[in-house]
Amino acid sequence: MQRAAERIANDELKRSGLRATAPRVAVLAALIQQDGHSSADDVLCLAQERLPELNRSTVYRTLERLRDHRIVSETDLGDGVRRFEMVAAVPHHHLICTGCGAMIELSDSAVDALRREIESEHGFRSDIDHLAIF
Amino acid sequence: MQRAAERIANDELKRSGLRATAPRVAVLAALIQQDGHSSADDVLCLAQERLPELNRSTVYRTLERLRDHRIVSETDLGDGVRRFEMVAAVPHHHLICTGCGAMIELSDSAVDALRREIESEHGFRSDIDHLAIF
DNA sequence: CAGAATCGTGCGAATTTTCGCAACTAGCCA
DNA sequence: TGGCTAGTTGCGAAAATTCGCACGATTCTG
Repeated sequence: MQRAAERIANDELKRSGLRATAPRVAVLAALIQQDGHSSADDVLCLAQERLPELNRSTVYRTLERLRDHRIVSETDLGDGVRRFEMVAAVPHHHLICTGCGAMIELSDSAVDALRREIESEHGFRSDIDHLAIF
Repeated sequence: MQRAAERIANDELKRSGLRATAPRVAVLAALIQQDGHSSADDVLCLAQERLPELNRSTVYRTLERLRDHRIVSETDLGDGVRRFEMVAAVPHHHLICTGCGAMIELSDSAVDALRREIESEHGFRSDIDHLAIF
């Protein structure tokens, strides 16, 4: 199980031209295993099972790096803690009701129109991977 | 100067059905005076000139409240500090280059199409007041 | 108006996130 | 090999944000 996640993590890192160091593999493998909306602390705890000396700062730095390389997406779901997850093959977004907290999933097609408009209008390729709309 | 800001803040609060307490007026007046992309700390400092015993927690709580009432918008410009500002009469958004940090302003019209699609598709009125796109 | 319920605040502590630095590593080139 | 350089990490401290609590103020109800 973890082995598979580690192998995938390893490949993913190399594919993006990042060094596949032990901490990075551990962080990304944890993210793969938890599969969806993990907090930095979730990631730290799971990754530390494999790599006990792993430091909290390193998790944050790695997540930031992975985000910059669009391997993971970062979303603030409004509960005071940022969430991270693998960028899905099929990107999706969330509509979150500020009244009751209900979450509806929004397909990417609506957002894609905006993405394309920004690109044609400003020549700006945008990272709208995982939007939370309230 | 500050007096005018305070009066506007007062009116704005009442218009939204919020109690116009001294801390809230101070926070909102500070936001009005600073006019654009203030950090919580900026707001605290300026507001404390008028109300020295004002507490940091109260600033955060007030900003959150004002955000929920769409009086101010909250944006993460990617520098590790959240920014707040009055919701503009003409809403705008930002395109931020992850390479060089340059910021382009994006008019709301592009985003409005998305907003309308979400409303007609899901009957969901969305708060896309001040987007930061990387 | 009295009493009850709700709201807002300051305070301090806890949690989350960022930062600076020194040590260690990997890759590169002579 | 040996040393230069850039990249990465652990560590601890700092900064940013949230939370729980107790007190005082405001609103509500009768």
